[in-house]
Parts: sequence; structure tokens; C-alpha cells
Amino acid sequence: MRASDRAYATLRDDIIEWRLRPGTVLAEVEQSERLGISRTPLREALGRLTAEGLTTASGGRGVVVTDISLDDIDQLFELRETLEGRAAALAAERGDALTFQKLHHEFLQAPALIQADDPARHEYYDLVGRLDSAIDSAISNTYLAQAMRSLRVHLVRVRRLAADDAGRLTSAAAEHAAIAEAIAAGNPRLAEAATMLHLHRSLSHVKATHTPH
Amino acid sequence: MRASDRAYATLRDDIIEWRLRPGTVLAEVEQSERLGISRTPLREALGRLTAEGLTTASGGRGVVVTDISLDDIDQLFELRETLEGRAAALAAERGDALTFQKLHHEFLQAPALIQADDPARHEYYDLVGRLDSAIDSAISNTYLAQAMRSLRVHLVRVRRLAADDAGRLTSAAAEHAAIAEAIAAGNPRLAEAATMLHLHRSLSHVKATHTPH
DNA sequence: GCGCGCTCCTCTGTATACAGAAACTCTTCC
DNA sequence: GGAAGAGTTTCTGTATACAGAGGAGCGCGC
Repeated sequence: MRASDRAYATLRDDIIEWRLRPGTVLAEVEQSERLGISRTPLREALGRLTAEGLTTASGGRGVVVTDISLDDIDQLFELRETLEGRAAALAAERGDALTFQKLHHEFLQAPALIQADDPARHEYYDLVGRLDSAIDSAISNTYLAQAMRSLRVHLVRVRRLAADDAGRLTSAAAEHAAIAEAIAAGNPRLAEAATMLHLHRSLSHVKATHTPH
Repeated sequence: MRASDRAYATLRDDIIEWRLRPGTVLAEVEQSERLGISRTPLREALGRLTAEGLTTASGGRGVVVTDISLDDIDQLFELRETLEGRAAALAAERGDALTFQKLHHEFLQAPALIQADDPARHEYYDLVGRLDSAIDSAISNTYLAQAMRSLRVHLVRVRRLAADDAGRLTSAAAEHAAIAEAIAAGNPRLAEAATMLHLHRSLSHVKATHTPH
């Protein structure tokens, strides 16, 4: 793996997990020494982060970690509603029913995963990731899939702001199950509606439990 | 202006205007000598192009200019429909009526611009760009606006494939006028419908006059 | 004659050196 | 005491040198 890839992955995770707080200045020499690489690959990593919107080039003072305001979250979910609503509808039209039937059943059994004593809930979030991937490939549209992937980076960051307690995750699992079921049934409008419902509740939960940093 | 910015703008235009054909290998030393700059800023430019999807990193053989297939055009317009339909609806809800009334009147007089003896139709495309910008700022959603901007790069490239004759441009102007009118009237569903109609006709025209390169 | 393997060569990935620009600070003047 | 300006310092932007990896071409063997 290239040094610039490692630097990118490390910095991206540090930002997403809020180890690097918004407003932090990422000076090139400082970060290159911290990561044990030269300035050249680090610059490439910073460029990618800036293109994604996780950092912004702030004048001559290096790049700084961007903040996420409440207004940003609203905008993020507005775009998410647009993209994922359409994606769910397309998946219902074009997807493989069996794949989503299996995911549907997995989500029905998700409460067991949530009760497992893993504070990070790896297994559950892995299941959510598999549903996202299944939709991505079902829609057969690389541009739409790419747009959703670039959104998810920011959404993971927002998720860390909210207290994802077991109660909310159990409800979310039921909502995901409804989405998978509607796609498996080949019902575009129902899939879109189920997605809207899920996103509305997610946004409400985030805004309710949002802890200003 | 930075050398990397100039290199990016030059290469981007060369690709969009089809001066650099799909499949062309952009070797670093070759291009850096052609543009009269060093490899370092050129690498940054190539990185940005690859992030946008205009080029792809092809193994150890440098980056190559991506192709646009008929299937790509379908996918592109599918995403465009999703994003611009929603954007038009949001603009109708949140936009300033006077701004779009003015644009509406300008589009009604657009046939004169199209008849002007400018083969590139600068004035007309400038007007289209102003409508896009007006929608971008009216929606008050930087993430959605950003997604549409990244799409437009590819769409300009597609536009160059089609023969944009005066007849089609006159029809397109009328469709744009309808979009602006609906937004000015504050009617979200009508704005979305007018956008759908315009995109459907644009796609039909592109596919009808598409000349395989 | 065809296929496999080796060698050479070119290209990317990385490190470092240098120059220009921007910001901070200290001093001086009002 | 405050503000403006010059000096200094540190940063980014660019160029170049070096090393490793990958591919192409040629030769050898079957």
C-alpha cells in the first residue's frame, strides 16, 4: 500500500472519529512527521480530504478540519433523502429479490446483534453496510452510487455525534428491514417511502441527542 | 494562480472539449513538459481529474482519459433527473421570485441570442449558466449544489457529442423558460415537472444525434 | 514456430532542497 | 496607549533527484 493511501486513511479516520476536532490546523511538516512520511504523499492525502469536504484549504495557513453545524446536518439529510430515496426505488425495479429477502431476514434478527456486548456494534453496522452495498450494485448506476459513497463519509461523522443507544438501533433495524422487504417485493414507491421514514427518524434522533462539542 | 491550477484547468478543458480523446495516456513527464511545469503540480492536477472521474489511474501505466458510453449517458441523466428535479422544487420553495422572473423573461428572448452569429453560442450558454447558478444559491444546500456542480463537468462533455443545432436550442430555451416561470411562481411540483420534461427531451436529442467517436 | 523467461528500460512513488508568500511580532511614531 | 510598518520566521508551492515496481522487447529453449 502506498504511503499516501495510509496517510489518507489515517487522517480520514481521525477526522471521522472526532479525534481531530474541527478547526484543527493540519500543517504539512507537523503531520508528515507525526505519520512518519514525507510531505509529498501527505499533500496528496490532504488534497483528497479537501476534495471530499472533510478539510478546507484555509489561505496560507494549511488545511483545517471542517466543522459540522446543525444546518449542515439538515442539508446533508436533504441530499441523502433525494439520493437514497431514488436509489431504493431503482433497487426495487432492478435488484435481485433473493438478495434483499436474505437481508430482510437478517435485519429481523438484528436485535440479537445489538444486544451482543460489543460497544462498537461492529456486526450490526456491518449488516447496514452490506445493505448499502447491495443497493449500490442493484441500481446499476455508478454515478449515483459514487454520489452516495461520498455522502456516507460525512454521515458516519454525524453518527458519532449522536448517542446510538440500543433502543434507537432496534428501531432502525426494523426500518431497514422494511426497506429491504419493499425492495425484495419489487415495489419502488414503497421502498422510497420506507427510506423516507427511516431517514426522517434518523434525523430526528440525531437532532434530539445532538451534543454540541 | 498556482501552476497546479493552470494544469488542472488546461487538462480539464482539453478532456471536456474532446481534444484529449478517451484512452489517451497522460504520462507525467510528457504532460509536465507539454505544460511547462514540474511533475509535482501536475500530479496534483491529475489527482483532481481522477477524483472527478475524468481520468482513471490505470495500474502502473499512468492515468488515462475515461470514455463515455451510451450507458454512461443514461446513468448520468438518471442522476441528473434526481438532483435537478429536487433542486428545482427546492428553488421554487425557497428562491427569490424576482430573480427567476427576470430569468424567465430572458429565456423568452433567447431565440435572438441563438440566431446571433456566434458558433459557440456563448451568450446563450452563459444565460443557462446563470439559471444554474441562481438555482444553486436558491436551494441553500451546499452539498446538493456541490453534487450538481460535479455532474455538470460530465454533462458539458456529453453536450459536445451532440449537434446542438438552432432548432433544439430554441426548444431548450422554451423549456428553460418554463422551469424559471414555475420557480418564480413558487410551485415546486410544477418546477420539478418542467425540469423532468426538459431533461427527457435533452436526453432524447443527445441519443438521436449522438455520433460515435 | 511458438511459448516462456530474463533483462532492460521507462514510469510512478517518495524524499528533499529551494524560493516566494503570508502571518506574527517587535519597534517606533502619533 | 494605540496603530502602523518593517523585519523575521514559518509555512506552502515548486523543482529535482533517487529508488522501486511494472511492462515491453528480445532471446533462448522446447
